[in-house]
Amino acid sequence: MARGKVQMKRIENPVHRQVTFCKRRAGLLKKAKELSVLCDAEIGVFIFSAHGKLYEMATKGTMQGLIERYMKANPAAQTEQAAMEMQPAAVPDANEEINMLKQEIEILQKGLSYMFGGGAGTMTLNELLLLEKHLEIWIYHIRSAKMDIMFQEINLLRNKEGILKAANKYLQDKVEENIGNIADFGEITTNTDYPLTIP
Amino acid sequence: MARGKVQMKRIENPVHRQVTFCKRRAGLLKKAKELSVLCDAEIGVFIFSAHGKLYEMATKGTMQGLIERYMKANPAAQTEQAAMEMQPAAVPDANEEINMLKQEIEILQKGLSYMFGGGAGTMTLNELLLLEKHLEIWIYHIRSAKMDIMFQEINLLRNKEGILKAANKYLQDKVEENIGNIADFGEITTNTDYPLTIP
DNA sequence: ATCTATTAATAACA
DNA sequence: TTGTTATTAATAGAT
Repeated sequence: MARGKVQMKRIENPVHRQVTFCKRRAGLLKKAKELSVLCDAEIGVFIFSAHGKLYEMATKGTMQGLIERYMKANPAAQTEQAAMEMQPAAVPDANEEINMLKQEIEILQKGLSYMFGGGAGTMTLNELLLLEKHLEIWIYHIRSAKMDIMFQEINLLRNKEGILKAANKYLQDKVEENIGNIADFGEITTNTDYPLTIP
Repeated sequence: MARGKVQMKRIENPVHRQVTFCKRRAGLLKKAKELSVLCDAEIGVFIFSAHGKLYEMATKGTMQGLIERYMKANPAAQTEQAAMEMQPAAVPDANEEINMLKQEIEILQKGLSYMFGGGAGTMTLNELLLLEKHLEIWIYHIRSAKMDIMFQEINLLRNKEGILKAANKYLQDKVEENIGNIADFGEITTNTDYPLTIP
């Protein structure tokens, strides 16, 4: 679309090819973002350059999330990774936290990449504010997970406490019973099931 | 790009949105195929419409193959590397912050890896505490960078203020001088370097 | 779907 | 890479 029509075949001149790759890649990702915004769609794109370098974009959540969604939409497709993530059904609650954390990390990494690759090499004040906000959300999730775990431990301890108290009471009753018997002049040693070493 | 510019936000009219989705989706997939052919790249795209319908395209093999390739490539490491190759000398002051942030990200990623690969799949309380601490350090750095920028802006404004004040004073002096000269019966117009339009 | 007036993308060049 | 410019390609709005 410029200075002459282009044939739809591999560009042989490596310089031209590289320039075109760079520009059209940017164009493609821009188009993807636009479509996502305009039409409220969730879009994932990955591009492997001829040399194997990966460029990616996920318009809403993470690429991982998108792939998982894709897997669900296509029952035929099951990769190793997907299978591995199916395993830990034991901790369904923590997995969500984990995914959120992964998502945050992606956002933060994007922020950092922008910092390096973007405009003049610095983050603007607004970008820093955004990053700060993400960090706050993240730390909130961390604290939330922490509180969950602590709460679980507390409940566990409470349960143990209850059991021990019950056991205690039982034992105390036993002891008092025995004392009563002892006070009753000690014949009760014959009532116990245990051999006594004291003569 | 036609009959009027379009705002980059969700199209509210559902009919327009659907039509645009259809057209732009086709456009995006076409662009993806073109990039793939012209530059010998391997590209995957998936698009989930707002209603959850999946549209996909994989330029070379299958989408599953692409996803597996994506899984194998470490996207985090790639972006980091790309970032490192960018302009490192542009912002000497910010570089230290940036390195610390990168270090933090590494630590966090290790934490997440551990989360997945380790024991039962959950983080222990101690690990969460560690993560929280790192986040706090990180957010501290972010805030620090933010403050730096704000401080720079403040200084810039102060400088501008100083310059303007000086200019003001100069102009005011000029005005007063002229008033004085006028009070001196006006012959002094010959003393000024500037041509006067008033006879 | 199809048809244009316009805007957006970009090939070639620097 | 990045920017500029002449052209082509994509597409918004209407039909």
